[in-house]
Amino acid sequence: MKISTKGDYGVRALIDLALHEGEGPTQRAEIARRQHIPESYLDHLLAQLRRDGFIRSTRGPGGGHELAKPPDEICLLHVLECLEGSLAPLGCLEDGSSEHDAVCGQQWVWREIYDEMRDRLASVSLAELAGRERERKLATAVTYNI
Amino acid sequence: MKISTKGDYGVRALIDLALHEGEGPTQRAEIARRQHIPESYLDHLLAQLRRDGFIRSTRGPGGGHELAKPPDEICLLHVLECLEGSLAPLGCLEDGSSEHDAVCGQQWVWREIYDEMRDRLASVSLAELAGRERERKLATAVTYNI
DNA sequence: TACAATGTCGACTAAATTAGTCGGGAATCA
DNA sequence: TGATTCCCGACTAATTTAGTCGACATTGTA
Repeated sequence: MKISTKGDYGVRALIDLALHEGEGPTQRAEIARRQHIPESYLDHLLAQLRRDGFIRSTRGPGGGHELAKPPDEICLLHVLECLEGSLAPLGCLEDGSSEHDAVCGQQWVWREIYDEMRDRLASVSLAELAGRERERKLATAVTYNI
Repeated sequence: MKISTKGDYGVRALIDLALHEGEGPTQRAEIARRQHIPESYLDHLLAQLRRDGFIRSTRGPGGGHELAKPPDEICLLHVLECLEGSLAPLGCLEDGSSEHDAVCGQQWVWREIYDEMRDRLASVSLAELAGRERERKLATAVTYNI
């Protein structure tokens, strides 16, 4: 019932890009270092994010990765679904599932929960995530200064 | 991000017991047959449910399993947590987690979602699940009769 | 008492998923 | 041309899930 490291790492990578928007492409190694993600694993996640149009990458010296859209046009739901596949808590709730009418006594509750969850995740943008992250870092810094 | 077969099977087993309440102990083989669950696997789930006080079992001929409490005093949340462990979508949201303040930019959204989810699951009783199941079977039967 | 029906328990195995690593290639810039 | 960076697919390791199996304990009944 957990989201995997893909979702976790991938979202953190995007937040990292959002925090450094306008500074030109950010290199994979840089993201990996700042976010404590194995670089060769991050590679796969960035590839997936690019295929789905969240980022744009350039090769060669000075190359790297950038957001392909403004951060407020990217929502958490789409990012997670890109990285994790469907977030449905039961197989029978998945889009193309053949088990829609399967013997599954819990289906109706989970459908409610799943719908609410998706609504909420869709309402959170990368801009908001990055904003909170900025605040958090600020708060931490202030604490250190006391 | 799925609940596993343990949760699915276990809940179905309990619904089965609720539907046959008052008819004396139900045998493992009987539940397995009706719910299409491998019997030797169901064994483990019943053991877990018994340890956590949801069912009571008796051995010997005529033995079997019964609910240990009235179905309206058993809620879906507790049953699922018994079978699946924590339902937290992120490790850092788990009760005894040491990562509560980890670098995890999504934590705040997921905490909201997790809380709502738990509330909803806690509000659904085995009695309600069994009731819906009765209706569903009735509806199916009527459809056949048209 | 013996035996059959049942649950109890733990060790074992198999399959699937997750979490990576690695190496060779392609594009780009100086 | 060579260094830097992304791109991609094949491979491996670790973990979790989903079981199976066999020996044993308990209980009702003939």
